[in-house]
Amino acid sequence: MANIDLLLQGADKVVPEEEFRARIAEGNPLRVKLGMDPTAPKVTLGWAVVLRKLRHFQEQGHKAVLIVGDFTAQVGDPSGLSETRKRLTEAEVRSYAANVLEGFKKVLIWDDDDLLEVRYNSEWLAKLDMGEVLALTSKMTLAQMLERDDFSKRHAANQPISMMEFMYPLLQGMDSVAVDADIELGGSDQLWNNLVGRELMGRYDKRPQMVMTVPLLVGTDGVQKMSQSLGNYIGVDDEPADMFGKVMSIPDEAMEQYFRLATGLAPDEVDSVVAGLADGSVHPGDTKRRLGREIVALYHDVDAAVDAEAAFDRVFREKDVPEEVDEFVLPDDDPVWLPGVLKDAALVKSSSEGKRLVAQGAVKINGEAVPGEELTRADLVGHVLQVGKRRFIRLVETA
RNA sequence: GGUGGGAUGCCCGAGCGGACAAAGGGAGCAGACUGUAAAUCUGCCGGCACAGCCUUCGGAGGUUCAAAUCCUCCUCCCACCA
Repeated sequence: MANIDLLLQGADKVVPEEEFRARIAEGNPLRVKLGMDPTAPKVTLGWAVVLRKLRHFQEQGHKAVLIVGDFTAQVGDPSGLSETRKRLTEAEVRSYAANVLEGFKKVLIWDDDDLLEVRYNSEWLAKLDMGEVLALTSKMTLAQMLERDDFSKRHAANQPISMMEFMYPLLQGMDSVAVDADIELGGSDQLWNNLVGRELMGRYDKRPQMVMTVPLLVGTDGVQKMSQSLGNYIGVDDEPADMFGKVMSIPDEAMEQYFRLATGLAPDEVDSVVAGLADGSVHPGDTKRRLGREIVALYHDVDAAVDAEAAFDRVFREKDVPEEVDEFVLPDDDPVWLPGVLKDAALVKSSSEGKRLVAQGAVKINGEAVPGEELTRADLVGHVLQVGKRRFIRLVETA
């Protein structure tokens, strides 16, 4: 089948690739596992990379098996240095899971039971008794655990590694055992974890799963991987204007990666964009705008993309006020003390910050920097109060 | 079980009796500039109607005119030895 090329397109690693080619050539539908711990409520464009890959499999008749890690999320994965992630409550996990699945719907084929199966890992993990847990731990050795790069680095650096962190890959592997995965997808940072699943399946007398990883998308800072805890993410359910703006905020150097991983453009199209940038025949600003439109169109539609770009120009190029601005009712005072208003309107965190921003000329009424902390009501009512470039509020007399 | 080291602001990390709301870096925010919410440069970066006051340096007490800094106990972490 020629479709193998599409499945492999954009993949980082496929282990083992020969087996993969053979299994696809057989033509039987595969069970394609993707695990997700609902520890945060959003689906980011980083997630979308692997989701879009999963969709490719669906489009060729393979079944997406989504594992919602409701059990593992509640235990709380402390991986990532000293961060002792707070334990999530059952209610939080459930609500995050619902949000995340909602985001998944934007990318995956959702209404066909032959192409989608959603499972919660508490179904099997919560039932394990101590004997079974011990049996599980007997299947892996410390040396195998220390093969994982971040474990060995932390161990070498005398940084703590909790026993529970060792359990995590095992539990994820049990998911594969439980659902009889043929192949597991994940970000490239999951390669080792997913290979534990392959290893474990063999030890439980199952046909070991294959593993495919996709590259990680950098966040809007252009340096670290996109993640909600770092705040450098673009969510698939972000509003069009916000989504467009966030794309415009990525460093120029990150554009190629975004074109490749976050848009639907074919690889050769991306190549020509990249070549154009390199020889100066296309403008980087225009290119980033195109990137923004492509991404907004993917998760909203083309009209929304055009509108988002127009709104961006209005605010940032023409330094005008957006068309739609929330209203805020002024307090009764006259004159009005602006730092207090800024705080009450949640444009700033504290009145101290408000004072500083006024002093820095960052607070504007109708585009004019305010001269001091106090203004008369007459100067304010009906006007737009602005902080920085992107925080606006319209002041009104009454609600 | 023993010995030694450590816990500092969103994160990393200096400080080890007064000059500490606490160096430096990162993140964040703002201003200038720009094709941009890129880059770069500059400033800000605990709170309070603020030239003053209040609350912060793991927790609780104590010494002192004065404590992030010294003492006591507690909690947690790390290393080495067993």
